[in-house]
Formats: sequence, structure tokens, C-alpha cells
Amino acid sequence: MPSDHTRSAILAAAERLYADRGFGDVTLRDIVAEANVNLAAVNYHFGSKDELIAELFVTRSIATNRERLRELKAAEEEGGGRAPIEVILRALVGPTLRGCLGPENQRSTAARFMIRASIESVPPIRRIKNREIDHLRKFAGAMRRSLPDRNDVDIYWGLNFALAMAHHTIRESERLTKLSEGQCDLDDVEDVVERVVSVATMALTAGRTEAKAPSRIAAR
Amino acid sequence: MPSDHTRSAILAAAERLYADRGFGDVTLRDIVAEANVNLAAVNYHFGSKDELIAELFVTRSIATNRERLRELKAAEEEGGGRAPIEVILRALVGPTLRGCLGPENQRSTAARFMIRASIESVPPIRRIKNREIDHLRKFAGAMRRSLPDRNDVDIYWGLNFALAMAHHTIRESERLTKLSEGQCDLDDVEDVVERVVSVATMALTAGRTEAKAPSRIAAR
DNA sequence: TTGCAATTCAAACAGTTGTATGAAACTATC
DNA sequence: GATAGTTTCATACAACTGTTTGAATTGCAA
Repeated sequence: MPSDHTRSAILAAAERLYADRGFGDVTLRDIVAEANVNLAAVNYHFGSKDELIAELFVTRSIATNRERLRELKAAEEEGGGRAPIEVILRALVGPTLRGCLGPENQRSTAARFMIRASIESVPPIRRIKNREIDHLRKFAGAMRRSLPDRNDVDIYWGLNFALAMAHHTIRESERLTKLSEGQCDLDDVEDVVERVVSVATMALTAGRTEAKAPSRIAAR
Repeated sequence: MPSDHTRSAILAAAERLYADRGFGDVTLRDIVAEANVNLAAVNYHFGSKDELIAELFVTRSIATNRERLRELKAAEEEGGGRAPIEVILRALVGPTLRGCLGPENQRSTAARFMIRASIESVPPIRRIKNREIDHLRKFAGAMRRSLPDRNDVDIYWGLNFALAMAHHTIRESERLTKLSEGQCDLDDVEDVVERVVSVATMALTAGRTEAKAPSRIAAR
């Protein structure tokens, strides 16, 4: 066993620095200084800077996705293949929100890193995110089973809006806090989860699905 | 009148290149080549690269904000100081969505630039976005007048979710198209606006506001 | 201990970046 | 048409970037 000391020191230092200062102004030299290793070690162990970033992001997002699917599977098994839509949505947005929100001073490095990744979206990360569609399809399938009356388009829009609310709230949590002068409590993660889930549920269940286009009121 | 030829050629070329290839890999040399002007012209006319980007973004976002406020003001005047919540939300998300969505081949350079700005979020742009809170406060105020029974926290969350759905749909429009295999029609902008507005309206009007915390079902 | 592979290291490389300079060209005013 | 102010230009600068190199060191197996 090759001890792995250098490799994991680089990973830890890189995640910490990226989390604190963003991808934009952290260089390999910053990372190796923080990790107390030689500059060439990054290319030796990871091949390139981008592959280092990719490995960091893949590790974390695999963990999140696994947790999502675990919750989803448990819910569907309990319901005999059909889970309530709220529970599906909670499985979709819960792990992400729990991973990224919560009291700032006790946010893990991993969480702060994932927030950065959500805000800055550098090329290696974007490439990985593009491969996440298969994962989302599983949720679309579960939602379709849960709401067999709904047409696919509504399902996809509901899924899109659920992710929108979760990710935007993470990305712009500071702004929401400032806008509301602290009245919106972003530290109460379970409250945030329930807010997102309840709105997404309404989006998916309100009205009948017959009329494909929603009531179109002329905007001007 | 100093003709302004060089200055506006730089602005046009920069906006086009940033729109097409993103901020990440467009250099000043690319821009001056596209604009057929000298390299030093950028620093002469704008001071620095960041100030050039800032000017581009400020111009576009001032235009959007003006349109938003125009719609909001018209609605409130018509309603005697109190506009229906749907109309307020339409004024909030309509201009942005109309500016950034629609048939890809007829999207303006400005629209594609704003999509980039929404995705990549470079420092000079982030600085400007942080100053937009005052603008959002005006909408929060209008929403409060429209829904006097709602408490502030719910208003802010509704505002947050409305922006979330609009911006996320813009940012991830490609992914939604791919996920839905083209079934979700992102080119029908007014349909998108109505979907966002109707969900946001539900978020803001459903249930009573008495119970500060929504029904909390244990997630696990 | 010897030998061999894996790892670490200092140093340099090659390229790019935004910015600064100072002279040249232009423009408009008197 | 001389002058003053603005704008353009070629060029250089200085700094920083990720990556590579080849020698030194380490750790382990024979």
C-alpha cells in the first residue's frame, strides 16, 4: 500500500482552498504550499489540474447521488413501487440542501466546495454535470409512477423547478439572507427542504393535466 | 463628438465573443482582433478588462431592470397602488426570460451574453449583482402590498423561488431540453413565463400564513 | 546489501495574460 | 498652417500559469 499521504494531502488542501477562495484564484502553487508537497506532485498523481478538480467533484457528487437514490429506493419499496410525490422530491433535493446549507461555521469543507462548484461552474465540473442526466431520469421515472395522470412535460417541468429552487437557494443564500435582513433562516435546513418540497408538490399536482398549456393571460 | 468608433467596436466584439465562448477563454487579444483595433485601445477606453466586462453587464442589466420596473409601475398604477400578485411576478421574471430564452437562432447577442453572465459569474459581474438588492426590495414591497396577509418571510421565499425558477431555467435550458428529449419547449417563452408565474403564485398564496413553519414531516 | 521501481524534488520551460510606454498619427481650433 | 489635445499604434514588460524534465531520494523485495 503506497501510503497515499501526498495524494490525499493534495486533495484535502485543494478542496479547502477551492472552498474558501473559489476556483478562479487558486493556483497549483497555492495548493502544493498548503499541502506541503512538491509542485510536480499534482501532475504526477492526477495528471493535470483539471483532473484533480474533476476527482474532487466526482467524489462528492457520487456521494450525494448515492444518498438520493438510497432515499428514493427506500421510499418506492415501502410504497410497493409507487412513492408519494413529496417523498420523491425530498429524496431529490434533501441530500443536496442538507449537504450545502446549515450553520455557516459548522459547514463542512465538502459542503463549501460544492457550493463553489455550483456557483463558478468551471469546465471540468461542467463536463461531469452533463453526465448526470441519467441520474435525473431515474427521478423522472419515479415521479411518473407516482403521478400517472400527469403528462411527461409537466413532470419534467416540476423536476426542473424543484432543482431550481434548491440550487438557487444554495447559490444565493447570502443574498436571500441580506434581502430579508436575516428573517429567512437558511440555517434551518429542514425548513428549507419542506418549503421547496411543498412548492414543487403544488407545481406537480395543482390543476388537471388535460389542458396541456396553462391558462395563457396576455402579458402586455 | 469623438465618433466613438473604436469604443463601440470593442464593446460589440467583446459581447459577441463572450456570448459565444464564455469569459473563461476570451482574451483581450481575441477581442481587439475581432474588433480590428489595437490592443492598447481597451485599456485606453475602459481602464481595464474588468471594467469592460462591467460596462457590458451594467448596460444590459439596467435595461432589464428598467423594463421590470416599467411593468411593475404600470400594474400598480392600474390597480390603485395594489397589483395582482401574478402581474407583479410577471413583471419580475418576464423581462429576463424574454431576454434570454426563445428560438436559439434568433437570440440576440445581448441575450446570449446575459446567459453566459448567469452561468459563469466572474468577479466584476458578481460585484454588480450584489448591488441589485435595492431593486429586489421594490418587488418585495409590491408583493407585500398585494398580499397584506402574508408575513415577510413567506414573501421573501416566494420572491426567491420565482427568481430561482426563472434563472435556473435559463442556465439549464439545454439540460432540460435534453432530459425531456425536446418535449419541453423552451422556445415558447410566454409558456415558460406562465409556468413560472403560476407556480410562484401558488407558493405565495397557498395555505394560510399563520403557521410560521410549514408542516414538518420527518424526512427519515 | 543490492537492485529496482515508485516517489519526491528543484529547476526550468513555454506559453499566455493584462497592462504600460512612448512615439506616431490624427483632429479640431485658432 | 501651427498648435494642443486626443486617439492609435507597435512593442515591450513583468508576472503568472500549468506542465515537464531529469536527477535525487525513498521504500521494499530478493
